[in-house]
Amino acid sequence: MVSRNEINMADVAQRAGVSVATVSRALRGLPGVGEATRTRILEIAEELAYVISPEASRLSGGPTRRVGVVVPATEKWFYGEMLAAIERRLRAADLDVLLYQVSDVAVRSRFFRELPTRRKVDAVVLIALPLPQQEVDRLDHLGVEVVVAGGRIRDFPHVEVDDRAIARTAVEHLVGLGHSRIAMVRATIYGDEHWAPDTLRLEGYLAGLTEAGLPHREEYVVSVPFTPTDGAAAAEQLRSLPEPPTAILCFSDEVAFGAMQGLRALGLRVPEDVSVVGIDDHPLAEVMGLTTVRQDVAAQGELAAEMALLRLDHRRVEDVVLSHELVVRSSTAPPPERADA
Amino acid sequence: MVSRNEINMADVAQRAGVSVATVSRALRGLPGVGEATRTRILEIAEELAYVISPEASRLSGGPTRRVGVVVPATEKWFYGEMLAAIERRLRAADLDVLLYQVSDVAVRSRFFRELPTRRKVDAVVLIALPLPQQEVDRLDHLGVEVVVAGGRIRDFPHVEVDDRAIARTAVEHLVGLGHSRIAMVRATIYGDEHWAPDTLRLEGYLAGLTEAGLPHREEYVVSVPFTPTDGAAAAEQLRSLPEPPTAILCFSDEVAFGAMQGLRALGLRVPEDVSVVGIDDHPLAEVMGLTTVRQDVAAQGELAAEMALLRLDHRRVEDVVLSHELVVRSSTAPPPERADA
DNA sequence: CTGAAAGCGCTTACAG
DNA sequence: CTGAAAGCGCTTACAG
Repeated sequence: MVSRNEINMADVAQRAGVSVATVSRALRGLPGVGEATRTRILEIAEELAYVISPEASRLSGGPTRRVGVVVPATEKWFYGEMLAAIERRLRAADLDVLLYQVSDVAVRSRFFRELPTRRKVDAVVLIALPLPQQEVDRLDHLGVEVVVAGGRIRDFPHVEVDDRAIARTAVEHLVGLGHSRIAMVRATIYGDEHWAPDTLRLEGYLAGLTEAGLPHREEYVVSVPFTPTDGAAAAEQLRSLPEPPTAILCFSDEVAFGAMQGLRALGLRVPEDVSVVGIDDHPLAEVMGLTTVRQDVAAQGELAAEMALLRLDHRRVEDVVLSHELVVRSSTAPPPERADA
Repeated sequence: MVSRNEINMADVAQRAGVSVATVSRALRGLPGVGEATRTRILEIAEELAYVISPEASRLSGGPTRRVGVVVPATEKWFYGEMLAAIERRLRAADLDVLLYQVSDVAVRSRFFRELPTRRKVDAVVLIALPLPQQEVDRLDHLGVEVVVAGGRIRDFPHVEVDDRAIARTAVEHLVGLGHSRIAMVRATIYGDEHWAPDTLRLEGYLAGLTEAGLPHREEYVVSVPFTPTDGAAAAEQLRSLPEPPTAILCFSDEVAFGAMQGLRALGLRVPEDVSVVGIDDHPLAEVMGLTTVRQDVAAQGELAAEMALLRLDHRRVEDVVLSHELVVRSSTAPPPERADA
């Protein structure tokens, strides 16, 4: 028994000269309270700066009014942007966000083993991350709604973009400029794992080449962690090939920024010597002049949050595939004459 | 009364043939439980995948085991990085993070008016944001520990860097290279508010000029929202002056990236024609070749979280000022001959 | 070392 | 429209 000297519903009830049951109903806007009574109770609660104890409320039957958001790493622009949108939407619905960061494989496996969100949230929004089947299946023990943002995980309701089409769009742009030697920098996370968006973008890249009648060259596909520094290293590696590519499609803009600078460090000009294309439309893409395929990250987060809200309301939801858009800037141009073999 | 068909402590007690009191003690590692009894209880709880109801636990006297983290915007690198570190440290102590994003003035004033963390958390970590005195004082009604990361707010325990010294270091570097026309791009947030780090950096910049015997030129200080695009605009504005600066100190690396690209778009070379210095050491700074003053953002977050943990343990804490470091790369060089008057 | 019982602060049938 | 009372699932003195 701990004295918390917080103001309780009983205090409000006493001041209002009614029972706690009536205060409870009045404060939550439930029917069955006289208008005058309700007004008086609301005034007193306001005056006393009373807030309902979430614990007691929950214990006696209410929802937690909390949603767990699982994100790989908030310091990455993509995830930070998505988290921002999710938080905003949930906050607007007066739900609290419980943040779970799953930044490496050890934390991930611990998360799915222990499921720390249990008994704490009404729903979980998962920002897409690579998940072994065994960990995916643990989600069934969560006992709450699960929705996925920025990809798909099993059959949970999800919001995504068409990653295959995105990569294909980028390749088509490069082919249209006359490129035939097009490389791709893939990205890994958690050491060397590829997640769905990466695999799908690879497929789109290969499909784009096939469509243009171009060969697949194994040496034109490299995988690196998705940081600018690794993007630069990947570009240097690609340019050291006997027959180097004249265009590079990067998994994301952040990788592409690194690639552009890596090429310049090599004394190459972008786009005159090598073209670079990213994916995202990162806030820096415009000033960097990066040609990219834009996706609306915030909208994905907002819609996923919206889906979670609908599910909490026992409503049906439909999966969403958001559109994308090629944004041509100054990092792409026709290949140099002599490189056209 | 809602049936949640969750497993309760009573179920565990029944299976173990003991009272709930004993289960409660055993699970929390409290003394006064026989070793054999404890082991059996732990096994049964494990087998049943039982987790203590946080609500019930809290209601009967325990802490919430939640910490509120208030952040201006998770999509900004600085805040995302700091949030990541805070979450990691709190998670390691088995505390949950309740995320509050205060992305504009309306949300901010609502946050401080309603204090939505009340009765929900044991402590609050505030990532420094500009706060009117009236809103600062509202924090006293929170009833829990408050610590501040990345700046200071009134007399709350805090972790910060020496923003004055950081800016002065940058100016000294430029002066050392021979620059005498040094501009500064300040940053605003929430429309046109300046927060403490910005004001302190301005002071450091002015102190650096004074120290070098250089005049303060009003037209050399411009304020923009802290985005790359606005950084580019600021650089263009500065270069349009009758006597343009030969070096630009930017509030942050993100602003500096924009400035560099803005200058290049004007046909100017960095650093041959204009030097640019940032602050942070953003992940892109290396590939961009940006000279900057590095601060350890993650360490600030981690230490602030640590401080909150200590305060929850009723321990004393000391404010921390972390060190910074000039990182010279290729965006700074002596001023061009002809510009030296 | 262990248990019975009160109490935490609400919500919700059930009565009136 | 309103209230008395049970119950949510724990923790913690208090006894033994």
